[in-house]
Amino acid sequence: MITIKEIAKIANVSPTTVSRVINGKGKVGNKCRKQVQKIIDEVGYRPNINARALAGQKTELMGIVTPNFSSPFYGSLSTAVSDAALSEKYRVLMSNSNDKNTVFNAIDSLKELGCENIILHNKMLPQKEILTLAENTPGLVVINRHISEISSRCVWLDNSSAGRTAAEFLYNKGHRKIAVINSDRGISDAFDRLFGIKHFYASKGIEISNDCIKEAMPSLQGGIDSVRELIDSKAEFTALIAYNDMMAVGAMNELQNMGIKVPEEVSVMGFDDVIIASTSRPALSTMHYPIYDMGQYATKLSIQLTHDDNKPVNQSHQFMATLVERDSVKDIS
Amino acid sequence: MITIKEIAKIANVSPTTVSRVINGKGKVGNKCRKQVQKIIDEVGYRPNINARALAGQKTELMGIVTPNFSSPFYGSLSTAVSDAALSEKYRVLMSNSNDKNTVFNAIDSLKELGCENIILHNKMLPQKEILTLAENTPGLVVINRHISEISSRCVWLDNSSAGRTAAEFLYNKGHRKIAVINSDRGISDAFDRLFGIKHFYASKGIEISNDCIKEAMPSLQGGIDSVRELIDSKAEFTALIAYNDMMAVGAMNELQNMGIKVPEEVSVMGFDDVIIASTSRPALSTMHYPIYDMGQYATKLSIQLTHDDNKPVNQSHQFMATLVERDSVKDIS
DNA sequence: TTGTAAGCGTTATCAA
DNA sequence: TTGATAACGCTTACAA
Repeated sequence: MITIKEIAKIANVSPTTVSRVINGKGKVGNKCRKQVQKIIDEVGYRPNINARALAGQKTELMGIVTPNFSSPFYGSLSTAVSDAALSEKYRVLMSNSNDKNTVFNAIDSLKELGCENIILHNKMLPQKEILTLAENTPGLVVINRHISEISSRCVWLDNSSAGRTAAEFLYNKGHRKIAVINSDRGISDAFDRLFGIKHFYASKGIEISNDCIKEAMPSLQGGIDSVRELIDSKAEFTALIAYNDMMAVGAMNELQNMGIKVPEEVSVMGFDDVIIASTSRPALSTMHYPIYDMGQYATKLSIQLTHDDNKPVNQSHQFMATLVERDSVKDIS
Repeated sequence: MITIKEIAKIANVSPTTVSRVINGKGKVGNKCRKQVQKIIDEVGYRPNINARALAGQKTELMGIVTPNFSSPFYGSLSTAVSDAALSEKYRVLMSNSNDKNTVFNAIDSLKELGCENIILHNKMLPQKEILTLAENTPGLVVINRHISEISSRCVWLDNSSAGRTAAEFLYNKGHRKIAVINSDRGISDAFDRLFGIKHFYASKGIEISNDCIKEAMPSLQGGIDSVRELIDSKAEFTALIAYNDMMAVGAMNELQNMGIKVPEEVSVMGFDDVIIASTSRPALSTMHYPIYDMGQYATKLSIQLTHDDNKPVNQSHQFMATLVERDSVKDIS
């Protein structure tokens, strides 16, 4: 392993000078700087990260903490973080964990390694805990959750406006009676989207009856169960909005199994726009969740947060979902 | 931050002794050991990883290098590695990259951090390069690729037997004329599976004509394209085996778009058993690729490789794909 | 069985 | 503008 000392010896300067050249800190003569840089490039020297971290310097490590990586949604997020981090010469540490203890473990783990940049996706931790975390982790960015006290370090989706957009789309296609199948996890996303939907329909003088609103697990099975409940309770609707694509596809398949044609008899909309939305039959019209963009943005924000310590970020970081029209919604107007 | 020195002071021993207790190395009096351990537990001391790495010790870092994380397949792999690593108290570093340069960068990156355990998924790198890598990276385990020189450090799937199993399944369902749509990436997986399929049918006296074998991108579009070609060329078949689930679903959807019923008129089989196999319509019968198990296995193998240096692994690590029957294959016998 | 001291590669402080 | 020197927290000869 080639060290800073060896570079110093070759360049006939002290290790300190080499360090200064590497970090662009302190005064170094122009000629001297070029000399040293040339040698560094020639021999392909790379500073030892562990020594750096030990000496109390930046580690250029980006940590990502999410529930798990196997779902396409988190997969996109991880890829986004990884891509953005790598392009900024950061390395990526990952840690998947959901419940309270593992989240703290995960984050401690990262910090132990000297990782100060962390992208956190977590819906379970109480706000208070996240605030504490944020306080002693300047590079922490929270994704997909808005906490007003640290608004400038949250990257989130405008769920209520997304709900509105979806509702408006269905309304414009002539749908006056719609059903909503939502996540039962009691998270704000579900609440906000429903709010957006209800609010839009209310503005058109239409109230969505409670019979037409079901909650279930945000999974394929949840979609199936909700549809059964909806049909059993003889709820009337020409279109259905699901909390995510998995539920939507479960719902679509179950409807079709019952002999109800999609979209001819019932239109279905999803949310997220993950891979299954384009492989389902019919292909699912859905709200595109720009999670990849958001992941990249969050990563850059985190780096900024730890770099320009003088330049406080006073901006909020809200993204919008966009409509992706495929084949699961029929125009009945 | 609490250090080894402080523990030593509290326990009234030297830092060396504490170090010995932590690492279970060297001789330490039983009483003394318990004493020190108790204090460690009480104050929740965790050794500084960077200092450890710098002092030339294990880092307990597991690196994973795959093409990308957004596909459900690699997502499963990453999750598997992460789960296994975390349960062995390893941290996980990820690096996605595919082309030659980025793979080397990724691996160098990991090594710079002191990460000696690496799970590599790569089909592009020439064998020779991988051998070089393996030589100077004792903890490298190659997944989904078999290189005979380092057989004991490869965890791979028996593709030809998987092909055979799929073929046998179709044969037993009465299918005598089958089509195969394969990956055009020129990788051994594709070749081996086709071999397994052909070989089985040959053993029944049936030759699969070249008209019935198409190659395309291993994607949804690839599946669509292949089916079009197959139909255009008036190939005759009652069942179709695809290289992966994406191709299979693309094929299924395109067949149905053409008015050909699945599975009534044409049966379709996939490969991998990723999420879309259970959301497609009809649900896809497929070969389950035990990538999660393989990922966990590879991770443990890597740890073993760097731990018990005296105990060489002389075993090979081949996994089998298993049949998952859903609704896309009809019994026509 | 335990402790002392040197060293891992880097950065920071202070002096030149 | 440069260079010694001391830290950072840990492991590991070597000594006791």
